[in-house]
Amino acid sequence: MTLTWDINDPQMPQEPAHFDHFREWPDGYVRFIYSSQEKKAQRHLSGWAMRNTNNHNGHILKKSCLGVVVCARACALKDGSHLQLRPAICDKARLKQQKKACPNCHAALELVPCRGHSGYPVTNFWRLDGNAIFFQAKGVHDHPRPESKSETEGRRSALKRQMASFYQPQKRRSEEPGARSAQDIRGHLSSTLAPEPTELFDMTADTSLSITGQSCPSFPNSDVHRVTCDPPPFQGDVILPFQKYSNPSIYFPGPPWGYELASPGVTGSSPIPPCIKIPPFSYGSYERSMDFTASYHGWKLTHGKPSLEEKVECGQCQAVPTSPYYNLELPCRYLPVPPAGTQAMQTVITTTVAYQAYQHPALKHGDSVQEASSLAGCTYASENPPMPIYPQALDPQEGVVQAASPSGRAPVEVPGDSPATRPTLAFPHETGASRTDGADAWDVCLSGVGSVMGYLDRAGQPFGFDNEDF
DNA sequence: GATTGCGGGCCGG
DNA sequence: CCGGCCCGCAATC
Repeated sequence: MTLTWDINDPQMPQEPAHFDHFREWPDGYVRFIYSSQEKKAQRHLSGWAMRNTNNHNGHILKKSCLGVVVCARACALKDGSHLQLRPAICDKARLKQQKKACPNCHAALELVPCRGHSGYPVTNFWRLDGNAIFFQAKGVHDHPRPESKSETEGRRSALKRQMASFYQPQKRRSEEPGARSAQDIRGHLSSTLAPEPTELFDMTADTSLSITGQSCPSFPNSDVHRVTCDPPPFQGDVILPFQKYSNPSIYFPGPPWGYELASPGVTGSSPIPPCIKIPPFSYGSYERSMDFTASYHGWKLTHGKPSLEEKVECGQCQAVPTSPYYNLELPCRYLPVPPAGTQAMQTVITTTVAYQAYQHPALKHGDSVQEASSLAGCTYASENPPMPIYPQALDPQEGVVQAASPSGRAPVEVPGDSPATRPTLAFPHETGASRTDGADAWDVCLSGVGSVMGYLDRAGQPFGFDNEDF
C-alpha cells in the first residue's frame, strides 16, 4: 500500500485500514497514521525536541526541531559518548539552559540547530481527522538525537530527589552558627546572585553527573546496545534518513537523503551501503567564531557496528540510528587537513558543506515524496549549489537516478518540492542502479575514507540503536 | 518553572 | 501566498 495523502490535503483518507505504531524518533520524509486513541500521538510527542510553530492553520499542528545541546568542547563522557542534551522547548528556558556549562567538563554548551530541511529545521505536522492522527515529517535531522523527553524528565526528577537529600543535611548544618560549608555558600549564591562562577555548580547539579555523586545519567546515545526498531510503515512510503549497515558508517546529514521503501520488507532485505553524515560547515572553514556557525564545529563522525542480532531484530524496522553521528573532539579544528586519499570523501564533503553554507533558498528537497518518486543510487551535484547525496528508493524496477539537469528529472513528477527539481548529477556515473549497485556506488563514494574513519574510529562513539516503542 | 498549544504579527522569497 | 519565526497568552503539570 502506498501513501496517497499529504498533510495539507483538503480531505484526508477516511477510516484508514490500519494505524502505525507510534514512532518516537521519526526522521526523514515520513508519514504515519496513528490511532486517535494513541496517547503519545494525542500529545504530539517526539523524541526530538520539537517546538510549536505557528503555521496559521488551526487544523494542522506544526512543530519544528530545535536541534540538540552539546558540549562546545565535545568532551567524552565516561562511556565515551558525548553529551547530547535536550534543548528546552521554551525560548526563555532554552536561553537559560545555554548559559549553563557542560556538566561533564564545564565547558560551554552549544545549541546545535537543526537544519535538516532545506537548511531549516525539520518540521513535523500533526493533524487529527476522524479516528486518525496523521503525522508527516519533512527533513532529515542533521544532528544527534537529544535526550528523549522521558530521559530528561527522569533526570530532572532524579536531580530533585538528589538535591533534596543534599540540601537537607546542609540546611541543618547551616543553621548552626558559622557552620556554612563552601557548598552551602555556592548553593546560596547560585540561588540568589547567580553570578557566572556559580553556574557551574548550578549546571552540574542540574544534570546530576558524577560530581553530584550520582551515576551517569542516561544520555540518549550512551546505551549503545539499544535497538531502534520502528515497525515498518504500512504505507511503505517512507524515505529513511539512512539505513542500518553491515559496515561501520558515517553519513551525510545535511540535505535529506535516504532510502525510500518500496515496501516495508525492503528495509531489512539488503545491506545498505554506508553513508556519510557530517555536519554542515564542518570541513568548510576552520575559523572558530562564537556566532552560530560555531555550533557546526566540533562535530565528529562516529560510527559503530550493530550486532548481528540487532540487525536481525531490525530487519523490519525503520532503523533510525540514534546517533550515527558525530560529536567529537573538534574534528574540524583538529583535522585541519583531510588525510591523503580522501578525495572521494572530500568531494562529498565539500559539496555538502558548500550546499549547507550556501543554503540556496530556492533549493528544496523532496517533501511529499510520493510512491512515484522512486529514486535509485546516489546523486550529487557537480555545480553550485552542490547537490546532496540521495541514496533513495531503490526499487530495481523503478529505480532511476536523478538526471543531471532539470530537464532530466525523475520520470514521475513529485508533488511539492522534490530533489528531482534540483540539478543533479548521477553518481558515481550510472543510471538505473539497483540496490546492489547503489551499495557499490557507495563503496566508491566512500573509498579512501579509511584514514578519516580511522580517526573517527578512535574518536567516534559507537553506532547506537535505540529502542523504539512498539 | 517548564511545557504545550494557540494565534497575532512581521519578514523575506 | 507561503514558510519561518518571534512574541504573548493561557492552560496544565
